Amino acid sequence: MTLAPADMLCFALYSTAHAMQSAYVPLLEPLGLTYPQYLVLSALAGEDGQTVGRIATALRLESNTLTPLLKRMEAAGWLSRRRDAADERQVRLTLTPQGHRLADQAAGIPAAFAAKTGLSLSDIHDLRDILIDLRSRLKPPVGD
Amino acid sequence: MTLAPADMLCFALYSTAHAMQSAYVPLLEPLGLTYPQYLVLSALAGEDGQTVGRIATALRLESNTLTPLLKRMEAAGWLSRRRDAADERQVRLTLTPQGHRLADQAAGIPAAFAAKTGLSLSDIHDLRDILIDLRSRLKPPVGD
DNA sequence: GACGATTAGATCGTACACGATTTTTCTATC
DNA sequence: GATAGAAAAATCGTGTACGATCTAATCGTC
Repeated sequence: MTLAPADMLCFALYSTAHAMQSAYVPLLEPLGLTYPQYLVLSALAGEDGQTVGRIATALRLESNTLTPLLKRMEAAGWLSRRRDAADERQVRLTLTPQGHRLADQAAGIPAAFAAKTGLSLSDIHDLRDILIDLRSRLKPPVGD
Repeated sequence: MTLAPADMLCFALYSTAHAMQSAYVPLLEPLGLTYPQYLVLSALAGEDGQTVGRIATALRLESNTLTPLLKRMEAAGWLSRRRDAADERQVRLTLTPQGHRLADQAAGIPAAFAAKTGLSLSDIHDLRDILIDLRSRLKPPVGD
């Protein structure tokens, strides 16, 4: 007998991830950011000047996803993409002043999202850690 | 201070959903299915002859996502798309014999996936229910 | 039974996501 | 210091996702 999507863990994960992105739209739209762009911005706010590859490892994305996304963020004036002088294969990403300001504005978003869930901080952390555990079972991190 | 993606619940959800889809590839590729196509197939295996709108509600997708996906599945010979005689606005989806055979082959996939996670059945159900709870907090189901 | 409002899908445009391949640069070893 | 192999991004093609809009069919009300 075929299991219905409604009963599948995978579908719960898939549909909840969509619901999460959808819940982020009203938080990100005023800033002009998409959800993956918000992740890149947050990663660079924590450590500026990272390479594309380092961001790719952190966000578990490929260069073929990031390159066009980063070009859009560069076109929006939030970051610069420059080849590393010491190793010209690498591209370093640096936030512009506007990018830093945007990151400051975005800093309150996780709290706003947490409020939307109606969950306690400890429930949020527990769920996060359960998901990270499942993720590591499915796809162990590469470099990093 | 900006929270790093690695510490965010939303990123745990986002990246674990990607890891899940990636873990499904070796299970689905031999059948020629993508992950959302697998969901449609499973939904129709449980109840054949559903409308596009009913599948959309069940999978929480929009018609603009489903229409091209369903056309690809029709082109692959797995289902037929026919206007309902009683209400020509609706399109009914019916599995072909090949579609039924494919669904039979796909019926073992959830168990194979569960094995990949290394989690117990009860852990899987618990996590599924936690995710469904979060999903309903973020985006209550519409029709259904 | 006409006609405005609603509903169901489809179409269009934009933005991910990723497999496969390509280009450029660097490194290792001779 | 030439060169094979490795590494980092970029490019290309396909398949989701979804907001906005469009079209065709049905429903509600008079």
